[in-house]
Amino acid sequence: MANRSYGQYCGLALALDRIGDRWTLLIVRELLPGPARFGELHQALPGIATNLLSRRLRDLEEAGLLERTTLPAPANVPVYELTALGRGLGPAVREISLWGVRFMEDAEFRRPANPRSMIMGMSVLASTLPLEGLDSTLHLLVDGYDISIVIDGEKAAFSLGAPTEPDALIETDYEPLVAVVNGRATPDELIADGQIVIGGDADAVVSFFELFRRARESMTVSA
Amino acid sequence: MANRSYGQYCGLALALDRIGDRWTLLIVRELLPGPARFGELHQALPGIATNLLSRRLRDLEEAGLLERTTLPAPANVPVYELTALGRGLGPAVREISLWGVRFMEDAEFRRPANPRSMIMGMSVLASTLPLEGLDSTLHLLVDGYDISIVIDGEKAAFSLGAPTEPDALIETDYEPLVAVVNGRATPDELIADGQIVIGGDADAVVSFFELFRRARESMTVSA
DNA sequence: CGGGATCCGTTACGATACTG
DNA sequence: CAGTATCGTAACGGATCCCG
Repeated sequence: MANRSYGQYCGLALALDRIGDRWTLLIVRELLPGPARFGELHQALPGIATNLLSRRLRDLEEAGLLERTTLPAPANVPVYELTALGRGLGPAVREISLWGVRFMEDAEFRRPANPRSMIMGMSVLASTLPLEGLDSTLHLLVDGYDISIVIDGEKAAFSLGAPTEPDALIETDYEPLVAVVNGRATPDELIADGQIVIGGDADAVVSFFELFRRARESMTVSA
Repeated sequence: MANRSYGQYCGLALALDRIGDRWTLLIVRELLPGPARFGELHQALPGIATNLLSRRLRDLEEAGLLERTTLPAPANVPVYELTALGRGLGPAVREISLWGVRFMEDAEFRRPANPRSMIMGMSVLASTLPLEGLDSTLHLLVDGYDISIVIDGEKAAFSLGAPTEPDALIETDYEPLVAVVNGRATPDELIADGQIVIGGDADAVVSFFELFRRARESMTVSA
């Protein structure tokens, strides 16, 4: 389809001529937080064939959405990095994701392919609402991956890696976390039976779960 | 692909499982302004095969994005209409289009498939900027299609059909209009050689072209 | 005539194997 | 590790035919 254009003089059609192929937008998603290597992309995209991945990367490079560069020494490894044009897809990816998160509830459970997609999912949810009254720095440890969450009363920032001075630590696995985020389980019951282990400031922990309770609330209204 | 799921627990992937197929999002675009018949869709989508269109419509119906209904008497014709879930794609379609309009400049010229896509393109462009100081109601007659544009100092509203009390009339064809919107030609020169014919309040006409000049300006900055 | 369904050649995708 | 090559399968595209 990369070569199979819709031939329509329309912003949407011209965009889809470039990003409408299967896998393409997921590749962009993986690259949005920063450059990645071929192997990382292959691992993050469940079951994409290597030939297809390399073809998509070449198409995206020709379309000017990404560049194949080499990390500075001593790394010296080839990576794929979005150009300004590619990064410009951020808002579009966000809106599509926001529309899509409502299906997570009904989806037969699957674990996120990687912590990045988990971060993106939570960010997208959190970005929909004001966060007055919530203020804390959290260390989320999901299935061994460190995630840092900084809520500053206005917005919540999610990133890979452990925060320096967390108010609280939340240690759990994908499944219970997703259940809570979706509202299929309450934090209290999962904490009680040990599926979620918390430490540090109890109020900070509460504010984390409160965030997603609000997000769900605002979604059911607008949907 | 409708059945070929990415299997990723991620908002973007779940969304693309539903709208990632070829043609699907263009069908949604056509239905966003209102219900349409099978034949209208077939005509609006350049060269989609009828079997593919009917399959997409069935998939979209099963996914709950649209409904097949019958217009009230005396029309009594079957139409396809977006559900609330389908209309929820509006912001996503808008963001993708906004990313895509930048390619209209370089695209080898093609005429819009239909006035609706032209309206969407102009709406998307106009929605990016504040419109202080611009205030007018315009009757745009493009290639025989009536388009109404109401600019109220805050936003510009585009719709099919002629306005009741236009301040001005702009009569032209797709090509010169697109050239002006893209900045490849100035309104003055096209008015001078008769490719654009104007009538009514000259200030209102100027405000229309000024709108797109501002839109282009804001795009080159943010891009 | 509008609204599809059927058939068939072509293209894209997916899995595995293989190479620099 | 980072891809390329090969090949079977599924989806797409165009035309034609069917049915109310």
